[in-house]
Amino acid sequence: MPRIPAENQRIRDERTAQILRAAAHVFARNGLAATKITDIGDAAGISHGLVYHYFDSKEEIFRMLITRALQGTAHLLREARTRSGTVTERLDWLIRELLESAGEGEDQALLIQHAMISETVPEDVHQLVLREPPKLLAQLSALFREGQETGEILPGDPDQLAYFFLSGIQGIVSGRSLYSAQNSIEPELLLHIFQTR
Amino acid sequence: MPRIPAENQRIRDERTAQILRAAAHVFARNGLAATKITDIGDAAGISHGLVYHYFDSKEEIFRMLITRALQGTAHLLREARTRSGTVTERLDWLIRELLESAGEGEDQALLIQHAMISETVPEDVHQLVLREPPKLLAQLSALFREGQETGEILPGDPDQLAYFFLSGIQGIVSGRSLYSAQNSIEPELLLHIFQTR
DNA sequence: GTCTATACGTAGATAGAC
DNA sequence: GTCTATCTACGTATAGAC
Repeated sequence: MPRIPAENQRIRDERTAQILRAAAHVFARNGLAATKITDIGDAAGISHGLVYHYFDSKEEIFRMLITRALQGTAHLLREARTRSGTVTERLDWLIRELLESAGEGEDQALLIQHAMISETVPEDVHQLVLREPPKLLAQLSALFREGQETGEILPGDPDQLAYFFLSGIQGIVSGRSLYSAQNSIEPELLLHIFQTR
Repeated sequence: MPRIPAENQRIRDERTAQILRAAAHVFARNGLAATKITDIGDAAGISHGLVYHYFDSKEEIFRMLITRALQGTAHLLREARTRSGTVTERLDWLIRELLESAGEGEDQALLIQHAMISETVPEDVHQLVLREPPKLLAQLSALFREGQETGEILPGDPDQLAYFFLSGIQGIVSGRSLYSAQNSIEPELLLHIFQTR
């Protein structure tokens, strides 16, 4: 019976994805420092030794997850900035995308939060959370400015509005895993807050 | 030469305060798990052994800081809820109090953030961050409701408005130590966002 | 590919000297 | 009151067996 490299590759890919999923969940709740490789292994249903077979270190896993989370958010904001429709329609779409990613969204929000407020992350991850969020804000700020020109969005420094908007959503989504999901916010209300009326 | 208990007590109090101040700064930037007792000692300019002379453990220091931070916030919200003036005036006052506590405020916001998103904190601390914030929100929610009755505050579920308001401020104040202070928000704009117009 | 046993480093906490 | 030396526990990472 010959080797089946394709099969091995499939196993590798599955395991990798499985470990990343488990790690996202654990990191989101415990942060980088408090998470033990064993915890990730346990969450993935494998031994801690096997985790090292797929990743070089705890930090590498964390780095990969943060990179993904930031890219995901960047994609949403770029899409909201460039898709068709009125600013109101696009903002409404964005709000729902950000709010309604149940489960996975909470982990991502918490991951980014951990990376942002902890200076104990690997240097390159720290650079990432320093450089990327301002770019995200720039996209959102541009959307807000556009809305102000059409009279859809309330006046005021769009940078500041965008910052407050994202901070609020970030806090709300993160908070949902800690407090009951009821402690969220209706998309309509959130949209209404930033609209002229 | 007789002992001077009063003098000893003064030294004790000073050291305790000094350690707490240093610890707040370090915990705010690294979180509980990533902070070593040595780091706290270094920041306070004393040996790690001396820290143990004043506190039983890392967790005890963290617990004390979180308790204080929550109490401080609770005090501000209660004050805003009960002081005299229109809702607009009181909300303006609250916003300035929350935003303008330069330096120390950043540490407190970050500390609370760490405690909220980390399940690796001591059990009693976790219970604290589970139980207290809802109380804080209730105060703020009541203020918003009052403002809606007088027509000063925009309509919509006051609980949700309060939650978004606090999340946004929390994120902004925390973010100031990571990004430049310019990435803040003008109190007037923040107030304006929640006003009827 | 997967697990278990082990080596190594480091952080929490204590004890004893000054 | 303060520091340094020390004990101990535990987590990272590796090596080797299956």
